[in-house]
Amino acid sequence: MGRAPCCDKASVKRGPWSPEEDAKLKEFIEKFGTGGNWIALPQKAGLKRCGKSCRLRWLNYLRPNIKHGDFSDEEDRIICTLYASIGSRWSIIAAQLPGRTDNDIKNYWNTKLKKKLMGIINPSNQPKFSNPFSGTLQPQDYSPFHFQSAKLISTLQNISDQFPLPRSQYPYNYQQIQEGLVDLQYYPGKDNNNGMLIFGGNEASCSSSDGSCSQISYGKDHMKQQQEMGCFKGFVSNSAFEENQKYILHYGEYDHHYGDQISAFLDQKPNGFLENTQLECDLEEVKQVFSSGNGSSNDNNNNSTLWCNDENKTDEKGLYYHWH
DNA sequence: AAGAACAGCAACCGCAACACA
DNA sequence: ATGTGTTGCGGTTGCTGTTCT
Repeated sequence: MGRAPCCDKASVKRGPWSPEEDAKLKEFIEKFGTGGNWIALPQKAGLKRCGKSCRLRWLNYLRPNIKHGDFSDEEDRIICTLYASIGSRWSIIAAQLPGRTDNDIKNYWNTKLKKKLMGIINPSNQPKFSNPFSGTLQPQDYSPFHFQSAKLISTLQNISDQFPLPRSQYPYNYQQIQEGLVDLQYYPGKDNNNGMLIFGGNEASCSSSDGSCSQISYGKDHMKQQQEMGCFKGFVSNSAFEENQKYILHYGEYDHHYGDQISAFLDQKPNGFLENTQLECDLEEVKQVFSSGNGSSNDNNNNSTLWCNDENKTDEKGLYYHWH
């Protein structure tokens, strides 16, 4: 035997609301409020509707200041950024967009925005190259986006090849990416050119411009960051992977707070680093930074320290940075 | 012109969280 | 501490209008 229904389905009306029903509900709530009891409301208001249905209708359409119609670029950006961070928590996303409802945003995402963003990553929406993942992965295998840029994918391979992080630090490798075991996400930037690629679980991110990738960083996933102190060791930039010359290593105290991380990104601050200290490094030094166990150690508090052999490139403590 | 396929969106469903007795 | 009713949420469905073949 299943759960008892919230109302007698045989005696309540279902389906689209008529203008008369809308007027009745609106008038009643404006006069008396909801009374804190949606279940009892329809009977009081003289509506043959389920309380849940009334609540939904009010929240999504009838309450004041509901905004309908096209979403602005700014709204798109906020939705994408939050989606990349927290996933389909539509009510939380809606709370950041005055006048928009979770249902509206959910529908918009599922029907338009997701496709729109795939178009940004590959404007023609057509593969321009032989996708090395095809055959093993379909577009839906990547969540929420599928990357079709050859340049970007080769960069991912470079990341994997050049930064073979141990599993404890970074549990994904190129093979796993190929096999679709890694969740990829994308933060669009303000101008739709810059953005960050996020690997699910532990995180590597990179900014991309027309599909290229010039920054990566590693850390724990955002959800975990809400509950514990997460970490970014740092990231390298400057199209280093292509030029194979000097790398700019960014490091500093990372703002682990979830909310601040979003705002930091929205403000285009450098990936949430409270300070953005930059060092020029060669490849070996970068590898050293990103390869745990080589030039790093753990203290009793499970904090790790990255060491640098070149004293000209260290802080006064002789290290790059602590992380948790 | 007609049927099929697709897209958009309002509404429903079921579950989990919450409130309160 | 427990049980019960209610609310809130996210996934899904299904209707309607539009586009495609």
